[in-house]
Parts: sequence; structure tokens; C-alpha cells
Amino acid sequence: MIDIIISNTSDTPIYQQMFEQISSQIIKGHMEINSSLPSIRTAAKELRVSIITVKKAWEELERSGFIYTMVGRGCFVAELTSKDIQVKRSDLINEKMKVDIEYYKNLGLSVEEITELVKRHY
Amino acid sequence: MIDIIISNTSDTPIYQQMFEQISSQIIKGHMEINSSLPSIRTAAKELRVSIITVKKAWEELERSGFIYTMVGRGCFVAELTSKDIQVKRSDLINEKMKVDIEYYKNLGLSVEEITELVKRHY
Amino acid sequence: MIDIIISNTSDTPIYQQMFEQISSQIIKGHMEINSSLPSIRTAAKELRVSIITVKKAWEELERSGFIYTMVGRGCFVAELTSKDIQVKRSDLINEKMKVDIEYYKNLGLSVEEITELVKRHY
Amino acid sequence: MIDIIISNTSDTPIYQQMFEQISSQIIKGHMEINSSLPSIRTAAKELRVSIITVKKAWEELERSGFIYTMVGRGCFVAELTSKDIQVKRSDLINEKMKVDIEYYKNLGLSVEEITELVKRHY
DNA sequence: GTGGTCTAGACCACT
DNA sequence: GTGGTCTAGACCACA
Repeated sequence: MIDIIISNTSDTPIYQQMFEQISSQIIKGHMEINSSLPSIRTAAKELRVSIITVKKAWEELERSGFIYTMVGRGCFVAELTSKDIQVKRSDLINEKMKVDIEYYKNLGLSVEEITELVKRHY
Repeated sequence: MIDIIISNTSDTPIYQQMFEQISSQIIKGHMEINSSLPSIRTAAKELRVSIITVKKAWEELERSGFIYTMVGRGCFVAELTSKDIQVKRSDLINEKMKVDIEYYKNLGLSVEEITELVKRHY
Repeated sequence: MIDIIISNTSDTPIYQQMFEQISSQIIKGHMEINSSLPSIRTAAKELRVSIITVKKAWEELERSGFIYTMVGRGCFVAELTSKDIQVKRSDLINEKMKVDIEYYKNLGLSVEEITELVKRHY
Repeated sequence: MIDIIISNTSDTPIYQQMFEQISSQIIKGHMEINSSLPSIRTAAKELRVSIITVKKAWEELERSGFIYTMVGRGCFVAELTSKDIQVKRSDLINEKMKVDIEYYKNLGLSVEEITELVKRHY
């Protein structure tokens, strides 16, 4: 089993949805270190997507250091130290925050207005 | 002349970059009502993008009510009441804010942490 | 046209053969900066491989910084400074050299024997 | 006991790692002629790899003439004359050297640069 | 069983 | 035209 929800209508690619959800679960410590991910075939069947789509997601996860692969055996959650995780998390957050603030600023929003909106939408 | 910066390597489509920057300028009142936009050809030459791309951006702007077209004469900034503008602005902001908050929440950020980051990045 | 030779019988994957040959040409300065690579489709047809195989090679090249992509327009040779190129080249060479020397050393070869072999095979 | 180090994450197959390390030990005379290799089951347990993998490595070693099998009794280091060993060793070395030189040559390295690198990395 | 590579299509958005 | 994504198969090496 794997705890992912795929939206076929979303405009973010399926493989990226998978990447984001799994990486986020690893970052939050919801997946045990060295535990195995479902095999590409199993995940594909479960999520009703193509094998190649799953593979692409797994590849991205490996390239980002979230999982490691042992050919013929499967893919496993990498041994990230809590520090590694904090760094990865911060990177993700700061990168996005920078772009977001740029956007709101561009529309003439003050910092107070933004924080107000944040509270309302949270 | 037109005050836009295009990034060819960005992964947001060029026409959308144009849409966002122009609509934001109109919303902020930086473009005079009924003033004319540059012709599609001129804009294309200035920004070094395809005519088709400019056409698409202008179409999107018209569809969203930011500009209007007079066939054979060009495109002009629409007469938006300040209320219209507020509504459009709010729509843009709220739609994006909803998605953004979802993302940060998903990474385990509290509302306080988000507002803290907002202040730092602003 | 593109100057690549593919061996279907080799045990190095096709996409990797393409990556190595193109990156090596860029490193050696045989491809002009900002010149366009053949489109994925064209290259696939010319080399008689699948589109997806070419795409994978192009992707690796982009990830390694050798080329950049403009969606809807094509892929282009990146503007590498001669210093960038030297660094990339050194990295490739040293990484491989380390493994190779390890191998020969492991078989009991002295440094003189290796250099002797190098001269003979060059 | 058997003196081998296996890397599960390496991209050279496990059975090949085993083959290379054992054959190299035989070539260097570090394993006594007619001495017995550990049983497949023992080796598999010690190295924490699959029995099938060990079997494949032993098979390769036998096919290359490094060991011989006595059914029901185990596998033993073959009686290689020093000449046999020299030939096998040369074959391995020359085959690899040919490919390696090709690679370095392709990156524009002169024979002097290569020998220089060899000395530095040795 | 596993992942790695590859094919020959397809549809889409963008230029 | 371009690249981006996806599908539903296939064959292979590896464990």
C-alpha cells in the first residue's frame, strides 16, 4: 500500500504529484528509514497509472536523495539524518516562498495584508 | 514601449508571463485607461517573442476583461471601475493563496511559521 | 545533422552513448554556443532510435548543464565559460581515472607497468 | 571465511563484484591452489546476498577457469600454471585498457597527460 | 520477483 | 513546427 492521491485533471504532472507527496511524507518522518517503497509495477497498478510514470517519480526521488535503489530488490527510503531533512525542507520552503512573495508584492500587497490572508486561509 | 521582462528559460509559459505582468500593471493603475497597447507585431519584435505568443497573451487579457480590441485599430486598456479591479485582484490573490497555504500546511508549517517567513522574505 | 554513432549491440545504454558523445563534443568546443541541437523527433529519425530515448539523452545533457531547453523552440548548447568546461572535463576524467587505477592496482600492476600499457594502447 | 566487500548500491552487479575480487585474488596468488571456496549457502549468508547471486558468480569463475566444481563436494581453486595466470591477467588488462584509452583520447587527452594523471592517482 | 531500457504510438501546451 | 507527458506493451539483467 502507498498513501498517495493522484488527480488526473490537475495540471501538475502525475509524476510530480507523486514526487511531492512522497518526499513530503519522508520529510515529515511518516516513512520509516530503509523501508521499501512499493515496486514500480505494484504502485502503477494501485494508482492506475503507467509503469513509466511511476518510474519517473521514483527517479526524481532518488536524484533528490530521498530514496535509493537496489536493482533487482527494490527502492528504499534513504537514511536521511534529521539535519538532512531540515535542509531539504527549508530549501523547498524558501524557494517557493521567495516566488510567492514576489507575486503578492507585485500585486501591491503589503506584508500586513499578506499575513492577514495567510491567517484567513490557514 | 512596453514594460515587461520575459524569461525564455522559465517554466511558466511566455504568454502567461506577459499576461501576469500586464494585468498586474493595470490592476495597480500603472496603465492609463483607454491607452493603447503596442501592436502585436511591435510587442513581438520588442520582446523577441513570436507574434502568436503575443496574440495569445492579448487574447487572455481580453478574455479576463483587462483590455478590449477594436478591430483594425488595436487593443486598449479597459475601463475598469475600481470595484472591478478590486474583485479581479481579490480573485487572483485568493485563488493563489489557497494553493500556497495548502502546500506549506502539507509540509507541516504552522500559521506562525508561515507569517514569520513572509516577513523575512518580504 | 548530428554527429553521433550509436551501437545497438553495446552494453552501454543508447541514451548514455548519446550523452557521452554530445557532451564530449561540447567540451571539446566542437559545438557552437547557443546553436540548436536537432529536435528530438529529427534526431530520433536520423539515429533510428525512439523519441523517448533521445529525450532521455537531452534531459541528462540539460541536467548536467550542457544544453538548455526552450519549450516550443528547441534545445540549445549552453553558454559554458571555458572555465566551466575545464571543470566539467576534469570532473569526468578524475572520476573515471580513480576507478580505473583502483582496478589496475588491484590486479597488481605497478605505476610503471600502467604507463607502459597506456603508451602502447594510445 | 571469504575476503570480499560487496556494495549493494554500486551499479556493477553484485555477482560481477564477486567475480572480480575473487579472480583478482587468485591471479595475485592470494588463494591457495585446490583450496576450497566457501559453499554457496555460506557465502550467501556471510555476504548477505542471494544464493542465486553467489551461484552466478561461482559459475562465471568456473567458466573462466579460475575454479572447478566437484559435485557434492564444493568448489576449489583451479591449478593454474603461472603462464595461464599471466594470460588471463593480460587479457583482462588489455581489454580494459583499450576501452579506457579510447575514452580519454576522446576527451582530447594526450598520452603525456594521461600518464601524468596515472601517476597522480596511483 | 525487481528495476533498466526501449519501442511506437498518443495528446497536450507552447512558439 | 517544438518539447512535455503519458500509455501499454516489450525484452533484458539481476536477485
